[in-house]
Amino acid sequence: MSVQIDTDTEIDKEHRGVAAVDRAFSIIAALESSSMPRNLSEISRTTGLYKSTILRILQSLQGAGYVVRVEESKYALGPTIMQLGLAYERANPLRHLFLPIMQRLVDAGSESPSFHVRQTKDERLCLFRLNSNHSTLDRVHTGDRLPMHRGAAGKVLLAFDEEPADGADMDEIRRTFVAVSLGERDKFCAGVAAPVFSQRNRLLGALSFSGPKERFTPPDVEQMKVTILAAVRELTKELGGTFPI
Amino acid sequence: MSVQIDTDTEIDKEHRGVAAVDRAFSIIAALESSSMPRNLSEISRTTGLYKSTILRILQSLQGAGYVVRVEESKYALGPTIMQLGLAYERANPLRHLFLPIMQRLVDAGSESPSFHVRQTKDERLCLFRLNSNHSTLDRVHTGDRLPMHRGAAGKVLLAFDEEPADGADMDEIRRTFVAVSLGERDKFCAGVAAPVFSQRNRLLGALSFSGPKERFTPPDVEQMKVTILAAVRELTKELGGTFPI
DNA sequence: AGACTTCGTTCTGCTTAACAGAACAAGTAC
DNA sequence: GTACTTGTTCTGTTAAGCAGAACGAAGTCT
Repeated sequence: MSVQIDTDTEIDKEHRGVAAVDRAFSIIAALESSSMPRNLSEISRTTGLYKSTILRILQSLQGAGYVVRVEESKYALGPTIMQLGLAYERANPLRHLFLPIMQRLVDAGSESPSFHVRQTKDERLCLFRLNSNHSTLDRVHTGDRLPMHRGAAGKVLLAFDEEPADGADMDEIRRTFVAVSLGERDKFCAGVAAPVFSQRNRLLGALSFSGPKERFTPPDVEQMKVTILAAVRELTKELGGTFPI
Repeated sequence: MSVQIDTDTEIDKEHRGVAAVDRAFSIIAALESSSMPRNLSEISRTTGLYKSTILRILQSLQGAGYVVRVEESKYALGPTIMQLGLAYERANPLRHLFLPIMQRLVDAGSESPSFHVRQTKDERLCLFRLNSNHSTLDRVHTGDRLPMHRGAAGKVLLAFDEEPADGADMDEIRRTFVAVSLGERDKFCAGVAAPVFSQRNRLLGALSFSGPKERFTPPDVEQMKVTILAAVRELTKELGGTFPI
């Protein structure tokens, strides 16, 4: 039996953090989504917050350097963002593991490899992306946010999440450890994806090959499945995990 | 006469943001300063916050992807940090202006150029750094935090701040638009710095040459002053400002 | 010139968010 | 068995911080 739950209550129940901190992040997100500095009223419209509320939070954001005030009345991401980005890169060894293996796949003629992690309930984040050596590419970049419910990598993340999704297609992915999507995220593109695990079989993310659909014939896809499973086994082993098959 | 002011009150008076947001940033800073994931008790010791307070804020930080929980009980910077870092780079055109000009200086045989901005009251942040072609270098990297009150770049930032610092040495910097430091930040290093302005003569940051002290003889320093003033004039012009001299 | 709209800034009463701190269970070391 | 440290949960109290109004300045339109 399905119980009707108010969305706010549901979000509040499953994630009881600190509202003011959430508001601060929504302000940062508003600035992130615009490549131009934004003024107070634009931030208010984007976030739905009152200007006085925003101003007070901006005091903290500016004080910590997350946001800077430019042109007297506009706001933009500040130098602390860059600082944190560099700290993240320094602390995050994944790129040193993933990029050499992804480069080797490219050198061997693969489609464009990407690595994705779950970002929110409905979105995934492309952490790493290399372009293949083929003459045509699908348009995905490091840092892109992509839908969870469409695309091979999204399906993999859903299938192996801590709370795995239900469904016959999800069961099939869990059985074969591979997902295929033909024209889901974009009708001209296709992808093959498989999970990367870390210690204790915990899902780290999804490695995928993607590119223009015409290069994903059934024999191509079968070969990609073999190649990507070998790669995710190697990555999982390097990460201290044991790939389940 | 010096008036004794409680630091907390002073900070609170000059920066009345949102305490919970400030706490969240102190947690992020605790994670940033460690290259290894940290557990709850370490974060508590570093920030001085209670564990229950930290846990609640971590709910928000994890929910937004700023922090991830790893190894069951440790916390690290999360993928949103990377995402924001990339957004900052995309939105920030400065690097496309500064790096070519800095590279040209290096090619012409300059000491290592860096660009610094004020980060907090007492610290500056190195936004860009290129190494010179000389055989010895001083150890400064992009992303480093450095003291405001020592080093040529720090002096420049203080001299031309919106609320400029007092003092005869500050007056001299404001007159000549150049600061020199010999062995201040580090006894083996020296630097020459000058301000970069943007529109409306607003200080953007400080460009500096720095390196081992033995290459900063009086004739060297005089030549560097000429070179760096030419560079900051060019940068300021490109930024829509007019260099005052 | 006047009216109108939109902006940034400041202020304040009220409500509940969120904090401080305790309590508890589990794991580790001696 | 005892002591210590950890992560987790709970709750009474208080003041943090929010919603919303008010204000002055600037820009636009007629």
